[in-house]
Amino acid sequence: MPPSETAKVLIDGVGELIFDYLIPQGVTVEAGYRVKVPIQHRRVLGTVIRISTDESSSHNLKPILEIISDEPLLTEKLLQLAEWLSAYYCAPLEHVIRTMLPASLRKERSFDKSQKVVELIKLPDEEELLKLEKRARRQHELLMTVSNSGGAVAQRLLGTGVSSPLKALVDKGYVRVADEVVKRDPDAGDSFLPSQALTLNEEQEVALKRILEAAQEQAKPFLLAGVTGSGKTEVYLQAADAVLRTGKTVIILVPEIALTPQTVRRFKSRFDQYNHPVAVLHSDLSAGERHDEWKRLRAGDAVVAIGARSAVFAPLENVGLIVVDEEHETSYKQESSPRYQARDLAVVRAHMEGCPIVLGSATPSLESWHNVQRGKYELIKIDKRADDQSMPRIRIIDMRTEARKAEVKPVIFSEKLREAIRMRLEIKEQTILFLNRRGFSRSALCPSCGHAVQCPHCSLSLTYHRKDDRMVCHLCQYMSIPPKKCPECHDPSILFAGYGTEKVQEITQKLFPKAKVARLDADITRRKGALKEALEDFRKHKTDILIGTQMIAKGLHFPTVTLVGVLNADLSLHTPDFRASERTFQLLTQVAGRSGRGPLEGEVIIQTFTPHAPSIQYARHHDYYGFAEQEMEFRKGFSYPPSYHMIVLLAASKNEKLAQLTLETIHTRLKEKLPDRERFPIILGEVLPAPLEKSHDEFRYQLLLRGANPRVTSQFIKSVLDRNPIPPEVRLTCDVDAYDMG
DNA sequence: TTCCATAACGGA
DNA sequence: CCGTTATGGAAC
Repeated sequence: MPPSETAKVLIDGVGELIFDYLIPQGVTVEAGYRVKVPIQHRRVLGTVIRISTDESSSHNLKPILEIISDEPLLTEKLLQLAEWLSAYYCAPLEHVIRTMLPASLRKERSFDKSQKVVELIKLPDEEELLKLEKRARRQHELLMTVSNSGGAVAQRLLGTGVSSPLKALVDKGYVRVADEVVKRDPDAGDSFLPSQALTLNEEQEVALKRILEAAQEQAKPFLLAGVTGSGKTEVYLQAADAVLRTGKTVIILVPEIALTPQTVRRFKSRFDQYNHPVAVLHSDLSAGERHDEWKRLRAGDAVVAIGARSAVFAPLENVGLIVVDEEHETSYKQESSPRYQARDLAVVRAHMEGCPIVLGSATPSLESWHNVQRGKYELIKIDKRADDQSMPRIRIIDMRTEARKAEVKPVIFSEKLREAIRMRLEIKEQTILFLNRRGFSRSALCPSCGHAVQCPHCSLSLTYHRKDDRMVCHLCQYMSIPPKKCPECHDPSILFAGYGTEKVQEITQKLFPKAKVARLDADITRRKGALKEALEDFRKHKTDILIGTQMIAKGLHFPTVTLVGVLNADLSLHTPDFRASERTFQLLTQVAGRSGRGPLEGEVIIQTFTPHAPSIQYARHHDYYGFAEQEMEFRKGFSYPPSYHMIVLLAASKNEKLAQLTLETIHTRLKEKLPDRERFPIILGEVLPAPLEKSHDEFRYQLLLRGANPRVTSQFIKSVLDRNPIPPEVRLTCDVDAYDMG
């Protein structure tokens, strides 16, 4: 009996089904191939995760039916990464693999885009040709076109009404029609401005040198902490270029790529210039585009992968550098299973690939900062702006005094801010106004009974949207007609409190009737391409004042913006979350960094009701290190991350009691099985209603765990969850290194 | 996930 | 007694 190999196959679909199959004689399969296998009486698809030659178990096995992919879709290293992710983030391996592979590749049939191509087989002799010219002019014409264009032409280029003459030619054996695979180009029609390599200043030069040295040794991950406008991107570009020249490949992660077309364009044009083909991976691609970009990377036809979160799984081999831009961005955390942190995963992948990794930010996450302090990461600082521009001047306006002297409330513009905008309009410079809340009025609040109109499906106040004259739930999109009187006490004087970007736009336009005012938020960008247009208009100075939420805070580079106004800095500060201060500091610093990026000096005006909050004061002085130091003290004092890792267990169900009971059962089991306190400190919290108690008609309870060692903590939770089945009416999620508390 | 064995139930 | 339905473990 010849030694037979077996394959461990992970079956598609929910549940963790992994079975062994016999590899039929003469068939080559490796880990990473997609296969069709029998299971009971069905045939299902799956992924080979391991090959073994263990003969003892190879008798009663069923054989693999068919190999679906023509190559391993996942490399050894990516499979290794998948297993790591699955263990660390308590996520089923099947979810992980599903996330790593584009949906199109998991299907059985090919997803390649093809076109019909007419190919010349042979030209008829002179006599026959003459005959055709007289008796069948269309056939002759077609034949000549094909012949003149080198023997092959895409059928769609031949015009309409070609089918019958073409068929005649095919029947006579002069031409044949074949399918040819064509690659879709997600940026077709986009012209790229060529982007020349810039001269680096001294600090940038040092950073670049250090990163390139690391390519030679097994170095620690780098944290590149460079102030806004310090030219971090130029350092990435030059480092990447140097690595690509050695024949290696590069992965570049950017946050929410759709929001930063600028960054992508800049990277792409630079690499195009040096003939390093780039593939782009992000959520806005169509299934077909994603498929093609992925294949180009897999085949080595593209050597640079740029993308959001999921680009950390780019199927590149021989990776020589990974860059994580704006590493503090929370969009690197996936908020559905598998709930991975792409930045952290990138560090793991770099380690597996044995290549350097650069995490860059003007406001590094405390997690990364913590890793610098305990010697796990190496810090590279850039403290000056690239062209030696000065940092923008930041002024804090105390809105309490503004509110006291105002007659109409709420006060949206302080006098100082209004005056600053007026002046910018006069000298034709641009202004960005930032407010972290969309919509018109925040909520409908009754002045007599205090009732706020809530979403019937979620525990959240509805927001009034003027454009559609509707109350909207920002969570589940529920809409209702605005109340004419209070639904509780029927007082007709119900008023709309608070304000959002939509109202700010209206007020701004009233205040400055001649100014061109535009707004950019999630409501605007719902239309595809709207973001690009709005940014383009602003760049061309068709817009004087741009009002926006989060999305205008980050990474945008507009040299003629000299004023940034933050309308209400307190919005992010007063959320019930231990990261509120960090988020506020980051937001203010990033927004402020949009000002004065050209030769003109920038100014920033921050309006707040809590002017002495540390995050506001440190942001004002551009002092990241001071902020990090005091914030770390606070986090340590409460055993919050980053000194401890936080894991959130959440039970959600339409049945409130059941959600609570399920989680309480888990809580009891966890308590019983808690590992050795000395060696593996784990702080087990209590079962409490989640901050968002109800969402989409489901009641939510949560349980927080904090552990010094995340892998031990995950392992511990997994072992308890595996032994305690969850009722089907309850959804239980486990979020390791959670950002969102519920 | 789907399949199948077995148990539990209920109508006559 | 037998057919229908619920439950749970196994599938390679």
